[in-house]
Amino acid sequence: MPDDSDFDVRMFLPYLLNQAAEAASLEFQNVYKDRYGMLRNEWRVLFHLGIYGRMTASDIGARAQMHKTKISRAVQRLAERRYLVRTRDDADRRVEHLDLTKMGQKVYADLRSTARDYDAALVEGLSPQDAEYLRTQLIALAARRG
Amino acid sequence: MPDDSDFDVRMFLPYLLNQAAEAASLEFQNVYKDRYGMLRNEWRVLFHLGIYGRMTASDIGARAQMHKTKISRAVQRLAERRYLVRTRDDADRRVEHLDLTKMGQKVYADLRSTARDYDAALVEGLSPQDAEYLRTQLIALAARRG
DNA sequence: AGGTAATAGTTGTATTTGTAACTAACAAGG
DNA sequence: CCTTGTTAGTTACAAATACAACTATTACCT
Repeated sequence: MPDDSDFDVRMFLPYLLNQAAEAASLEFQNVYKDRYGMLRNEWRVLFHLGIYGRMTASDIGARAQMHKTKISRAVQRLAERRYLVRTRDDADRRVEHLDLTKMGQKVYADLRSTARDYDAALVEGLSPQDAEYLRTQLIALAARRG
Repeated sequence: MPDDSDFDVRMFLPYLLNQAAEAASLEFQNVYKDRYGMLRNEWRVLFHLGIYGRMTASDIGARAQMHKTKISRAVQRLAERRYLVRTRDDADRRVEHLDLTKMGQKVYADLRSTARDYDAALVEGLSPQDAEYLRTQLIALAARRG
């Protein structure tokens, strides 16, 4: 039986990560929600398409570590709002290619710009090196056996 | 119009935080779920009572930044499972004091011990100083206007 | 005291999510 | 070709969440 009398659960990393993530997401969530009626998963799908251009749902799932049902529903809503279009692959008709529309690209550009400012505010108190280091740590944590 | 052509949304802090938080929570979530049928909010309430002893729902809300409806429902389920007992305050009958039962304390002790091991595995690659620094940054982010 | 506002906590309802089961299309081995 | 297995994506239903409205009790103010 290990001695854990000195372990303070308030310092438990998953807890701290959740608290920080929730707090950090809060304001920006309102941006894409209020401006474009989007949910978080939709914003994620949108920005992946913005970065990478044409992708399939599976591609996005692999990149963003999102479950396919989340993607399916996000794509559905983004298509309804005409932020993206779906194109069936001729060679393999199970596959659907997703492309942002002009409107979708505009939304992406706007949100990316806002995200940039918001991100700058978040790391305001940190040196560029410290901010960079923080991101690196988070990426490493996220990559743990995915 | 600011130049944001150099901003990579994949490095957006709220995104990285969410990815890391999700990955970090994943395994431990199964622990309290499989062993005790608990949800995350219940685990949070439980460990606050484990740390601080007797608290009210409002106290927990203030400490954990949880909305009162989450707490209300978590408390309800914890009470059903006999992990805590509720006692009405005589002086102010709106208030309810919450105390872990013996069983609740055992569950807390077990989960804290498991959390400690799991936490150690998460920061395995980091020096103690780096791990400490990471926690400090996360706390600072979580505290942004709360 | 009497009326208004604040606080503690709960409940109702509409959304959202998670899990599993499903359809459709392709692949591979006999 | 035909069976078996795999992959892409969707759908159904149960569970969880968010937000607002609610009850009950106390506080404040005149």
